[in-house]
Amino acid sequence: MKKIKAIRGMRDIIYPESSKWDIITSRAQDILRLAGFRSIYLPAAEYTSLFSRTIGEDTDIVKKEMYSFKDKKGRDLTLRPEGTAGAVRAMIENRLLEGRVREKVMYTGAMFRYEKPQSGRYRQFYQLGCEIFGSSSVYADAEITCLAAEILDAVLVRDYVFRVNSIGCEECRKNYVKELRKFLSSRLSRLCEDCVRRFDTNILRVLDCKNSSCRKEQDEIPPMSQFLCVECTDFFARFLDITESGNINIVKDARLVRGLDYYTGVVFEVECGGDIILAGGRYDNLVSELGGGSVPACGWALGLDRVSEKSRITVDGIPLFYIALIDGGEEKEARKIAGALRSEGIPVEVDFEKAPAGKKFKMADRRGVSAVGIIGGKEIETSSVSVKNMRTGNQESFGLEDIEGIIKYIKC
RNA sequence: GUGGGUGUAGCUCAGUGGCAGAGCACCUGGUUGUGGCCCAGGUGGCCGCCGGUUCAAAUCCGGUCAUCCACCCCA
Repeated sequence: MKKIKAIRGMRDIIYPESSKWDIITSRAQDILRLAGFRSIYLPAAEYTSLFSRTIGEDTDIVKKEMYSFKDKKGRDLTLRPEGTAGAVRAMIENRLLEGRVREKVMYTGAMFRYEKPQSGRYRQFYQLGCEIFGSSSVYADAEITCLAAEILDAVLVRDYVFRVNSIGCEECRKNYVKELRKFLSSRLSRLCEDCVRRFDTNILRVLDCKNSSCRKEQDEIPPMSQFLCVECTDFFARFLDITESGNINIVKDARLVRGLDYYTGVVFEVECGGDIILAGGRYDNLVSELGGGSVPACGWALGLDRVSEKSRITVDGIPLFYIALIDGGEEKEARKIAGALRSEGIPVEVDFEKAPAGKKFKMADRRGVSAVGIIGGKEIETSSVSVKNMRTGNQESFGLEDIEGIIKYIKC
């Protein structure tokens, strides 16, 4: 029979990697919870139009990377390629953004993009994100930035750098786009094919084109910072001021425009060893674009797959206490000790299988346990349990009730 | 979407036209109530798949699929 394998670009996260993910997720969630964020759980699929409208028709994500399909009623659905659009839709739909509100939410889950898999890139990948709704204060941008850094530190990611830019509000962008069009119209012949198209559809993206000929032109392009309005200039300056006074490694990058169209104002991404592991920014128009009134917002998402790869967290095998039954019929005693040890926080596994003692020890050894409790005929007679410390190889006998003694022995 | 590398035992790989291999892992025994170390033995393969060339193909040719890497893009 042909073996069925996981589909291309999708993988199983198994231990010890999965244990590492548990730790990273819970540390990140703890930090966000302490900052007032609450969890929401969102659908993995949405109507396709939610993404095409918010992310942008001319983005790679929408044009060629979406897992889109028709359901049995012919509805156009898409497995979410990112989390923000769905989060905003949910906030509006559940009427959480009405009136003067301040909502802080976090989410985690699988995202899907039909890309060619390579290192650090999967078709199903996991994000953990947070969003602040209802604040137009620069302190909101600064806070999520600092929280991102705090989380990366907490999960032992080293040598990362925040790249930040401001792509301005609608007004400044309108002016800038006009200037850009004027400037580039005479140079179209020197741009790549994609950028010629972008000239009409999404001219800002010419700024971060990686094509070498476009690169040359980019240096000549007047930077966006010259066209930001007074408010946006001031906002960005204050953002830099606040974040730079923290201990964050942060650099300005005038070319940073992000691959999703809904951003306004401050945008940032975190690079670590050449990979983008976290990204986000402000999106003051997204809520209203989805019919939710004028609610400013900002947020970010980190890629769990990539963060885990950079994280230096190491996971030890769980130090188990392994109870081996030798002659059979000692199940009652074994379960009693197991229960008592577990309530003291010691993970205990009881091996009820019938097998020679040598096998049991071999099993225990493979599971990486720190101690084995042996209960057989001899122990039953004396109401005791023999405990072998697998690290030292020593063995000692304890009374069945002597939980404290057992714990002390296996811990030394 | 574009370009490149690699597919042989569970894993890492050797084998470049002539009997399918090694190390590690696994199983059994040495040790029937004691793991690791050691020793002896053993299981395990449509050589990714389909076709072609040949007396003969893991080996050469064509295709295909998978996988890894890079680009584009992105978390």
